[in-house]
Amino acid sequence: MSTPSNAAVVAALRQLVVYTQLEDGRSQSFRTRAYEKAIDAISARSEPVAELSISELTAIEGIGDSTARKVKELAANGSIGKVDRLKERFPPSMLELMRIPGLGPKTVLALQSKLGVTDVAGLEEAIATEKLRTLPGLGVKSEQKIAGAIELLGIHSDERRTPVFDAMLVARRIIADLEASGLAEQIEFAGSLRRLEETIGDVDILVVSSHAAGVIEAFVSLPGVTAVMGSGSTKASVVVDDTIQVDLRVVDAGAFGAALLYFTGSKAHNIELRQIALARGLTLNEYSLSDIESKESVASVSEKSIYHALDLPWITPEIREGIGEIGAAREGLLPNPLMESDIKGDLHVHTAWSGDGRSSMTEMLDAVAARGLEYVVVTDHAEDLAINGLSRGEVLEERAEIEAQRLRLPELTILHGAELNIGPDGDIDYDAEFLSGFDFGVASIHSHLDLAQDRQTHRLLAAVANPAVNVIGHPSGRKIGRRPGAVFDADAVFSAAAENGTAIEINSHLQRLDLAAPLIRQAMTFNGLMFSIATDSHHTSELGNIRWGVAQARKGWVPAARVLNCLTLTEFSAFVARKRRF
DNA sequence: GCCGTTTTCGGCCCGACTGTTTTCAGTCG
Repeated sequence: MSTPSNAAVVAALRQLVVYTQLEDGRSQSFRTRAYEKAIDAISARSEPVAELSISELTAIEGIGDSTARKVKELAANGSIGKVDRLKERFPPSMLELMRIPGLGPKTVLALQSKLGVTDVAGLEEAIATEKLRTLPGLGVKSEQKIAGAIELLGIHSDERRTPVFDAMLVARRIIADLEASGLAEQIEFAGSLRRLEETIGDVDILVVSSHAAGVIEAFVSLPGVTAVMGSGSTKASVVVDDTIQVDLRVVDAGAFGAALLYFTGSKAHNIELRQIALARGLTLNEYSLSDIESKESVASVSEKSIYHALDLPWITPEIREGIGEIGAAREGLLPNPLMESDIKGDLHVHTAWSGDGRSSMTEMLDAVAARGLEYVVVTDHAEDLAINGLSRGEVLEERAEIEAQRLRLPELTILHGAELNIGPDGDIDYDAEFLSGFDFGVASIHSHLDLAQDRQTHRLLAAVANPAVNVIGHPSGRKIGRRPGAVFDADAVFSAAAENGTAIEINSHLQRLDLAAPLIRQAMTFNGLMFSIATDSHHTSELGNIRWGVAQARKGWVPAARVLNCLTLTEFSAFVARKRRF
């Protein structure tokens, strides 16, 4: 039997959580919380955890002996015994019932025991025959609400999480519309979006305003709102475009930091902070950090003030996963958060010379200069990409234009590079002599993403060793929620990259965010391995995507010292020169 | 089920909204 992937382990543990909620008859038992913590811990790792030994597993924070054995059980038998046993008591269709918003373990158990209902069809029948309202605590309104929720089934389930790119579009649209209302003093997105998770359940938006009622009213009637799930005096939930839930919370300016912290999560991170607060006689909620005895507020205005009051440095949202970042912060092991202002150059930029480039060279370089960057590499596609790539003749013409641009923009150092295509066997465009004419090379895979792992690894290793290649661009080729990336032996590729002086790209586009964060953390363990945080812009409007690449690097705990384009021009040039020996 | 700068046993975060309750249970985040 092949080793279950981490995704498979996580899926099995998620099932275990829901079955255990049914067994316990409540959604928050200490057991289910422990399972959820283990899920978070496994999700953040890149190596297949099913291959680890029991002792290696229990060394991971959040995984104890019991969960470790369940993981090994899954690897050996293909299933977890406890889940198999619970399936006898609770048919799998009850899991589907648990996914319906508004139905929790208590209600689902009552459905089974009082009405014999264990699936969605039975529930619909019970609603149609007005039997649901006979259950204690449920009435006509509950019946209607659940009937409506069944229609929305799928929207809130794990299977229907939204890729971060799409969720960000919705968030920015809602924020712009709310800004136009003029009632908000400040608006921020929070939740998993602010933590830059790859997929988003609900979009969370935080508004500072002294006119909460007006903001809520404006929010629930925004264009695109197709359902209102709930609406109170300070919070409301709606469904936008029939596809994604957006939660809004309105707070006073004085509580902004506490609210942002609370609303950003993760839940596990917040629980840990609250435990630390309690140990100091303090209590933390979404309004403030305050003294338990005197009730006096200690900190609330900014996140930073709250962390400081708990003797912690400000922890960047992207790593608030409750998987050890607080302990690391306490021991001073967290890197200083990488900031956009640390970026000195963009090493992967296209112009109209590429078939898919949509801004002219002049427009692109002006935009780069306007962003205050010191250097840039123009990396148009190369000849192997038939439609978008440049022929040798065009490369030479482009080089001449770059010469002219250098005279026009003396403050900006412009390198002539190329985005080379890594073929299925690891070969790249042109020949060694022609390649030596470039100042810089990014090599990326654009096709054959489904090769077997050993071929994929061989392919990348060949590119890593090529003297014309300074960076491996979007290393997996994935598009979040649209296509999985190539699977390769990451240890082998990172080790070779560190040895050869080939940097690994962190692609800033929200559809890519490639490398994935767990792989970045894995790559961080290879001394000397450098990252390139690049936008891969095809239009000037995409240069701003660098903020997402920087955030992705933070998610991987990358310090500025490990980022090639955070180096000074002199250091950067030296790093490049060491590799380009033909 | 997990974990240890009070603990190998005994703790384990906090509040809003809803619907059904006349004071609260269930759900959600």
